[in-house]
Amino acid sequence: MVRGMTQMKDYPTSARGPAGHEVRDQIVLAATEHFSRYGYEKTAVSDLAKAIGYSKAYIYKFFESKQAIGEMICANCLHEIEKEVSQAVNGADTPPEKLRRLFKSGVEASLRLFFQDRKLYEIAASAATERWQSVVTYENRMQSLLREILQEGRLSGDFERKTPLDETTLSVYLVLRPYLNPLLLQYSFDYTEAAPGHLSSLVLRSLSP
Amino acid sequence: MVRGMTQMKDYPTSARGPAGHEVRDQIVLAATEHFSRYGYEKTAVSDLAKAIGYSKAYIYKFFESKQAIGEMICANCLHEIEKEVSQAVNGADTPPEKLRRLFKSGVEASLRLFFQDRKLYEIAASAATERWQSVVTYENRMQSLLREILQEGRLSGDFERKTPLDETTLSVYLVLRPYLNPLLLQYSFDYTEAAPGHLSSLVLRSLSP
DNA sequence: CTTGTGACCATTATGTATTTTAGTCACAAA
DNA sequence: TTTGTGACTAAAATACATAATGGTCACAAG
Repeated sequence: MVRGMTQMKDYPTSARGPAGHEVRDQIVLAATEHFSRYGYEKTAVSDLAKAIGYSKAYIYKFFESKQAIGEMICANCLHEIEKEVSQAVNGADTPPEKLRRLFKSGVEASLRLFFQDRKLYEIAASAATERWQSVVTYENRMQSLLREILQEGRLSGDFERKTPLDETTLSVYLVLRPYLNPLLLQYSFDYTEAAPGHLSSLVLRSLSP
Repeated sequence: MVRGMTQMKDYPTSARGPAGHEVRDQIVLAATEHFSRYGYEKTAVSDLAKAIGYSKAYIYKFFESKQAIGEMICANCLHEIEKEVSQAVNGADTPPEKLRRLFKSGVEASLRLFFQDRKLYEIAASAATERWQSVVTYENRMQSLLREILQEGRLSGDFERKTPLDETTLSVYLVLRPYLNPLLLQYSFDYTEAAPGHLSSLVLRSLSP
C-alpha cells in the first residue's frame, strides 16, 4: 500500500533542525504509514514518536508543527501525481497529444489517489481547502508543465500564437482545475469519465491556429 | 433584503395538500425571511409556524418535510439567477455575444447570491452537495439555455457544426460549472475576476467554424 | 556542541446527559 | 369534507465535564 514512497527530500516544506538527518526520514516514513492508515486527524504526534522510538518533543526538533509533517506527506503524494503526469506527457510526440495525455493521466492519477489512498486524499483535500504550500506548489508545477506544452505547440505551429501565453495557460488550467484539484475532484465525479476526452478536444479546437 | 421574491409558484417541488393555497404562500414567505436571516439549520419548523400563526402540524399539510420547504426557497433563489442570466443573454444579438453574457452574468449573479444573501447561498451550496432536485433542475435549465445559444450559433454560421451538439453543450457547461454551481463557486473565488472573460474567449475560439 | 526527554499548559477533541426538533397521528371544530 | 391542533416519539442538536493532543521549555547525557 501507499505506493512507492522512495525519495523523501521533495518539495521545500517548512522544517527545522539538522537537514538530511536520518530521524527526519524515519518521521516521514512513520507519518506516511500512520496518516494513510488512520488518517491525519486520528494520528497523534505522540503516535509517530512511539512508532520511531523517540519522544514527542524530539519530533519538534525536525518539524515545527504537525501540519508541517502533513505538508511533507501531502507534497509527496502530489509529487507522485506530478511525476506520473510528466511521464505520460513525455511519452507523447506532438504537443496536442501531450495535452490530451496531461488531461487524461492527470484525472486518472487524481482518481487513483482518491480510491486507493483515501486517507491521503483527505489530507490533500483539506490542504487544498486551507491553501497549504504543498498544494500551491503543486498547482504552480502543473501550470508550468502546461505552459511548456503550449509554448512547444506554438513553436511547432500546432497552436495559435495570438493569445498571450500566460492567458492561455491560465484558461486551460481553469478548465482542468475541477479534476486536478483534490478538493474539487470529489464534486466532479459525475464527469470524470467524459471530461478528459471532451475537454481536451474543446481546448485543442480552441488552440488551433 | 432578500430581493424581489415576487411569484412563488416556481419549480415543481415536492409539496402536498391543496395547491395554490394561501397558507402555502405564507409559509414560503416566512421561510424566505427566516432562512435568509437565521439560516436553514437554525430555523425550526415551529418558528415558521409561529411566524404565520398556525401550528407546526399544519405546515406539514403543505410540505412533506422541512427540506421540501428548503427546496422551494432554494429553487426560487436559483430561478432568480436564471432569470437574470436569461435577460442578459436576450439583450445580446449574436450567439457569440450571448455566450459571453451567459458567462459574465452567470458569475455575477452567483457571486451576488454569495455576498448579499449568504444564508440563502448556504442553502444552495448544501443543496448542491446533497443533489437536491432544485439544483439538478437549475443545472439542466442552464444547460438548456446554453444548448439553445449553441444551436442558434450553428444555424447562423457563427459556430462550427462538426462536433455533436450535446457534446459541445456538455463540454462548455463543464467549463462554466465551477462558477455556476454554488458549491464550487466558493472554491473558485481567486478566478472569478478573470475567468468569465478568458474562458468565454477560449470557448469562442473553440467554437469558431 | 548535538541528542534527547519529562513535565507542563492552553486548546481541542470526546463521551454523555439533556434538551430540541422533525415529523406523525388521532381527533376536534367549522 | 376542509381546516386546524395538542400530544407524542425517535432522532438530532446542544451543553458541559473530562480526557487527549499540539506545542514549548528547561534541562540532562554524551
